[in-house]
Amino acid sequence: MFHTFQKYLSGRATLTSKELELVLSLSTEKKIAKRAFILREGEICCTQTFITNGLLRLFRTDDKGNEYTLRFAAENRWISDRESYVTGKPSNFNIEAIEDSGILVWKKEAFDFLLKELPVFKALMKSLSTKSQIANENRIYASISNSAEEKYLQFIEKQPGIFNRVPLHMVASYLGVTRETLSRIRKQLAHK
Amino acid sequence: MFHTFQKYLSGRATLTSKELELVLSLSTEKKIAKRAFILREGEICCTQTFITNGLLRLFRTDDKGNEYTLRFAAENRWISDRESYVTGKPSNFNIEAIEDSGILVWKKEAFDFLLKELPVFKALMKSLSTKSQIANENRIYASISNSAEEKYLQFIEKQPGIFNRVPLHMVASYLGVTRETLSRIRKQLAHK
DNA sequence: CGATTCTTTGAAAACAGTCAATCTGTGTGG
DNA sequence: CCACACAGATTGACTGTTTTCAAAGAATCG
Repeated sequence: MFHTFQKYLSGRATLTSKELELVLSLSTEKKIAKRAFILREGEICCTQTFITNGLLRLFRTDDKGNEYTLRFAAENRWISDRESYVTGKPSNFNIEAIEDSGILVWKKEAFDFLLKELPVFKALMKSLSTKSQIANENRIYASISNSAEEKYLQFIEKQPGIFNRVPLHMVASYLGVTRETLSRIRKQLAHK
Repeated sequence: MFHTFQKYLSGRATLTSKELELVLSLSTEKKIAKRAFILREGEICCTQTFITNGLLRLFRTDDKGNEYTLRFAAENRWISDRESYVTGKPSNFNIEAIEDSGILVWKKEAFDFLLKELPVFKALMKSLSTKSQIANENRIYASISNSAEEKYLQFIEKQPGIFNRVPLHMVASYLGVTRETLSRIRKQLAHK
């Protein structure tokens, strides 16, 4: 698992081996079984998580029990509830493993320390944050401008490595339609 | 116009009067007539804009001529197309004044200079960026979990100073429904 | 006033949600 | 190794919501 992260980092930031070691030394390695949670609604999200293998999702449940998936994250991605992490308030979200997964976890204090000590690391995080912001803006645009079918096609196109690893009802909950509707959309698409 | 910005800044960042002067000295003051554009699709967004008075919106037009409003921004807010600003690529968006407005504009180089020279200014910008990111994530959640009516009510609640200054069809284009639908939703709500 | 922009309304069609039932595949315990 | 349970996917019938198109009614501004 360290290896994956090491490869990830070395491709994006120039760190000395000592610095890399520092980053790794502050992390905790964990294995997460399918269906296990690493964050539950009501808890405070005080960690940053890097996924070395597997697949997780960030989702929320409303009063009626409906689930809404905010995003999926597979190997070589980071995941956390940014709002709770930044504000220190209880999270409204859950993070759940969709597959058996391996993760590296940093506590907030450790992560802040790294950001302070390693400008290159900080720059990487900033660039990721900017990218995710742009992606979010594009998703908002998609959500107001596209039909459900278009959203589905776009999802497949933009996250080709994800859609076939995820149960359909979770994709539906990501797109904001019911599973039945998505099932019908797929059927139609198959006829073309 | 300088005054508004000065007040804005002093409420959020502790700058010496010299530093404040530096910030102001690098800005350009502009008046924008209603319906005028400060960014057009295809242009590169190479400025940061602070709104001292009035109201602008960031929107996009699709192939069929439909408009989609990504966001509104009134006095004491910043506006730009982040994607184009960051990447240096032509923008997909337009920024248009909804009311006669006053703005302060910084070119990217000048703005970067300020970020480099004034840590407090940089911290402010970072905090704004974090807030907007959280707001975007909440908007994504709203877009997949709420009905059109709920989205409208939430919009009114979250942006009370905006909705009554904006034509209804623009609100519709922000919520992702047609103007006719929004008009009907309002009618229903009025009956309650 | 006349032109333009903005909002509302009606009717029909397209689309999506709900509920209930069924079908499929997977994995677990006996 | 089979049977059963369970999670997931699909289908049908029905209901409700939203879009589309066309027209007409306010409001605003020069």
